[in-house]
Amino acid sequence: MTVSQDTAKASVRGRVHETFETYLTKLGLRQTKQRRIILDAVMMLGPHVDADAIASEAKKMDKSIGLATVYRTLQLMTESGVLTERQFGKERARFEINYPHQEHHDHLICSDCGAIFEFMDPELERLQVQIAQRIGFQLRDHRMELFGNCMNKENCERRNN
Amino acid sequence: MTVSQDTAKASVRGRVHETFETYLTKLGLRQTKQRRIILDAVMMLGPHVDADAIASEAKKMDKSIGLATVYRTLQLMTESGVLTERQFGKERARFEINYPHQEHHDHLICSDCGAIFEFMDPELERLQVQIAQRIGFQLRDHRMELFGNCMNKENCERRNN
DNA sequence: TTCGCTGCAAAGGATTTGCATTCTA
DNA sequence: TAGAATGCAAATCCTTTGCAGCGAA
Repeated sequence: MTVSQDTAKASVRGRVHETFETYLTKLGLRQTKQRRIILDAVMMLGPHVDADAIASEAKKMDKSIGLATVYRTLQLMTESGVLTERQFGKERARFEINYPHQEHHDHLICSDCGAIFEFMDPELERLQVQIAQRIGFQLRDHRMELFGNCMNKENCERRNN
Repeated sequence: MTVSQDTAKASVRGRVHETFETYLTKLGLRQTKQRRIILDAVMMLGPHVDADAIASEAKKMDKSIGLATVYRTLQLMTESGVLTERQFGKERARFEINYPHQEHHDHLICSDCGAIFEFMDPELERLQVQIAQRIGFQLRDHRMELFGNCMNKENCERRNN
């Protein structure tokens, strides 16, 4: 990765922090070391991580951070819009950052290795609006999950053991 | 409802029982009063009911039926294919009968009143296969949920209090 | 008569909450 | 300095499991 790519990434992350901090200020809430660390942890880990993994990552920066704080903070960040909480079946909740200008997307989940792929399909977006209209529904949000087997055998085997 | 409609319904229900009993026999498992009652309870209640509601309904026929038996039985029925288990967000699991010849369907959920509507869209079915192929995924199953507000204000208000 | 099935109570896992203490604004 | 935020432990909620007795085949 080049220096300019690093810089770009850092500035995007900065913008996520800003968004969250603006939200906190607007509500008279406080910025804390824990909140900054937890947000960094989520960005570090990438999409579809659960509270436990985030807590472990956060503890690397500050061992004293508790799981309850992580849960409370993730909820707050979800309310602020910087995070999206996802529920895949009965699994524990997973979280992902809403980076600025990022489009809505859905997921494919491999039944073998648990790998999660993201996809975005404009026709699908259009179709769901159409379906909602047909039924007399004012659409707010949607979720689509495809389950199957990814073709990446190597990847599947690596993850399975 | 006419007599012939009643009769038709009763015979469809009988077929669901048969399917389940065949499954039990094949695995060397036993037919019990509790299992018959629980299956009747689910059919009585209609789609999208949770274990608690099913247990209450079952207790009307036999007060001694325990929640653990209901959970164990619902799991068995799901494995047999006569039931489908659904997970809407973080809610408790819901169950619905797979009546013979019934097609796959998806759901719209009203954010105001919690009402759940079913829909089936052939174009959607086609589209998801196409998306899976594009990504190199062998599709096994899918789930789509639309969230929004139903236009049935009266219904919403009735349910909300 | 054999096991599978049951009800009960206890255990489980993920998430939330109460509370005394700490820290931000 | 007020009151929001934290860490810890205890509490919740839904679901599963262990076990001794019961019942279907």
